[in-house]
Amino acid sequence: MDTRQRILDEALTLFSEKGYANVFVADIANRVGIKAPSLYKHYKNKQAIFDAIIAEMNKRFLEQAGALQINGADAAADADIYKTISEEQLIDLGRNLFLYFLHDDYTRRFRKMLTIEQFHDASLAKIYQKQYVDDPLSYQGMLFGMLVASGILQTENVEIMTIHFYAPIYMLLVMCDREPEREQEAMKTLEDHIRQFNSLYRRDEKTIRKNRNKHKEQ
Amino acid sequence: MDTRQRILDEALTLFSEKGYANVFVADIANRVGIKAPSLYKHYKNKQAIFDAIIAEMNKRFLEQAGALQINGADAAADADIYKTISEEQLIDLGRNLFLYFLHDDYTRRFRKMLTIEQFHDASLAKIYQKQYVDDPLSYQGMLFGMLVASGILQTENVEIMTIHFYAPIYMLLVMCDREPEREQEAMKTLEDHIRQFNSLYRRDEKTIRKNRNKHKEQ
DNA sequence: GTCTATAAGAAGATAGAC
DNA sequence: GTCTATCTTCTTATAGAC
Repeated sequence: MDTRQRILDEALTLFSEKGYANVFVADIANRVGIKAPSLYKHYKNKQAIFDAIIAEMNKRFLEQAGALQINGADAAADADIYKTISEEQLIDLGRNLFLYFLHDDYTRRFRKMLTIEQFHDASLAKIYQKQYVDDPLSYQGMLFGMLVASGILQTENVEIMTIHFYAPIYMLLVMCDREPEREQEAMKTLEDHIRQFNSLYRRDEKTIRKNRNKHKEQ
Repeated sequence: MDTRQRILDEALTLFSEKGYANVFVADIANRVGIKAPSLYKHYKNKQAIFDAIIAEMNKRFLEQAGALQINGADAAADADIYKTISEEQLIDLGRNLFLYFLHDDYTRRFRKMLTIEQFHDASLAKIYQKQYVDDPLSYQGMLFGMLVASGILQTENVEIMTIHFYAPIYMLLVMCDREPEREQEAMKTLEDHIRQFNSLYRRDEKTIRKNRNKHKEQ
């Protein structure tokens, strides 16, 4: 990785742990293995480093959104995939979403940085909200819309159903950001949550409830 | 209010908006109406102001927890109150919880400050998690336990049911912290969420579903 | 308890050699 | 592109008069 990129990487790590104001240019330079003045050959000042991180993340998010939309556009194919989704597949869906957000290094550091800096300016709050709340709800909502349309799930309000699926995942995620030692507990709760979600929203409730115990054999 | 207390109050306001490191002792003094050096007659240094805020909040939380426990101890009386809880009363319950957390000035500023400072040290993360996640879940869980016991609500897992009730409220709360202009949208979503929660967990689902539309006449 | 003056030190940023 | 030396500014905190 070139120096310019390494500066962003080390800065993001530090910003996500201590916040912008508590990170000194010398700290960043130190981790990169250069002296502070050298860093100014790569970026005009400290703020420019922060801005570059935001810019790079916006770029990554756009790529990601693009990828999601390609899936979403081919609704017929997606509907086929999810037409027979089982409880275990639903759990996998939630677990993958959770673990990706929690363990993807860039996503995790970026979310923590935004958590700390979100009140510093409204544009940062908007980025946080879009990336970790609005967009996941929108994507999951599209998915659940298909599941309702194909008769797997049943609800009068897909939007609320999606919140019932995602809000617990979000709450467990930010819990693990602040208390990483509770990740195992979170995984257990996550699984229980999705089983109960499935039981509440499956079309044929009686059958599902009867099946639930025999599904779980771990 | 005496100067010592006013310093804490203005400091909390500033810390909750800009974070500890971006607030200067002179800013706090300025808002109190004194000069920075005078402030050192009241507190040893800047950190002591922060610590005093945490200490005062811990005191308030203990009082609050005490009050809750008094209610919780008299389970018979509480059970009577909630034995006939209607959908509208459940909505009130959620709305009150939400609005108290969102609008109570001290609670709101303190939560925002902890949001910003939570990664700075593990004890702050623990306070946040206890106050805004674990304790509400524990209190609501106790309540829902009674509702299940008295046959109003139905579930195999009260803990998950409680998360299904509270996690959306939490998610909407932190959304309003960062985007206050979305409060009305949040209130609408909150109400829809609780109606659907009620419909999912009420014992006699068929009756509830039929009643749901006529309840709503606004 | 409040002030003015000021010390002490930290941190961002630049100059200029290599 | 990296370094050392240095400037400048900002911020905490103290000294000592009133």
